[in-house]
Amino acid sequence: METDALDRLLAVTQLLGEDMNAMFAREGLTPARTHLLWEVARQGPSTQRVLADALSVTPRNITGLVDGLVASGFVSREPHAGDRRATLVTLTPRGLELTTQMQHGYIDLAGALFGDLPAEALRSFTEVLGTVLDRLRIQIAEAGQIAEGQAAETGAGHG
Amino acid sequence: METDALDRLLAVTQLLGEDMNAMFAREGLTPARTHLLWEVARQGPSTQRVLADALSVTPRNITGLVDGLVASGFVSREPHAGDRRATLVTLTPRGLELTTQMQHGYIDLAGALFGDLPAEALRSFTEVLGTVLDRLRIQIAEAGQIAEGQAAETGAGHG
DNA sequence: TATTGTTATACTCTATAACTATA
DNA sequence: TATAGTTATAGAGTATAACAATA
Repeated sequence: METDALDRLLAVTQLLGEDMNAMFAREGLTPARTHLLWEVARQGPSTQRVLADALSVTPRNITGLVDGLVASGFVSREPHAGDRRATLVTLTPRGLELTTQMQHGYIDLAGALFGDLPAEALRSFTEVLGTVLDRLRIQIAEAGQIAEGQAAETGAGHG
Repeated sequence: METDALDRLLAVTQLLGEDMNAMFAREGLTPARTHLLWEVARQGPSTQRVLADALSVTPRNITGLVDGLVASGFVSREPHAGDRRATLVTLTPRGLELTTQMQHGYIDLAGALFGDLPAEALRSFTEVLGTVLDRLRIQIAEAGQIAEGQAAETGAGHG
């Protein structure tokens, strides 16, 4: 019975992760570039260093993603007033238009998914999901420690 | 309020999709190879053609993934009795051991996440999640159609 | 000396196209 | 002629390491 809920959660995961990206994947937009674009839309003009930290990715990676977004006209590299090493990745009008569309789509989706659910169902859903999220974090942290322990134990034992 | 639930769902998505993979990412296992290994564990010895369909990926891709799993000793290519063109991707003892561990981990995780939740909370969670999943499928299908329509309309309009 | 962003290089995952061996 | 799997090639996304310009 427990695995039924987890199976469904995994299925939602699949759909959100893959098909939502496919939804916007046109005109040179890829998942990673969309992610970066979304971050710039949320935070405003940002240095590549800041974006690297935000996306948990190396600065070298940001160079490539920004190159792609510049080529397709969604962002531009602007000089950083006060630090001539840095560049500010900035939305172009076209980038602003697209991210605005995406925000509307996001809100519409949330409304369509949850808008007409019974208030009580929505509340318990949100509540339980929060609990699940917390537990999941603990589980993953523990599993990571176990995995590290096993790797240390068996590291030289079965080549 | 609706977006709060969606935000949490997205966060769970992140954790399940990325960190669960990281949990097993050692000894040459990558997400895609783990996915293939999991499929072989579920379905038994399978031809690469069948695996390509199961993973929604090209046969060429399966070649590379199986190469990796053979190199790290989790599967072997066995001849197909009755079709000398085909090979049967088969778990080695080591592959069987790992996938068994993974299954236990999966069940343990489900138990740890949902096992001691109040029965009513678990029931409503499962129920609402099922509804959400169905709606999400409809939403994505519609959004895809809208996106196609927009692409057709604006295709030659704003280069 | 430290930091920002780049070039150089490599690996994984994915795709299409052309090809070989079998069916 | 069709199918199973391969080689050849290409592109996205990721990483480390070495380097230039600037702080």
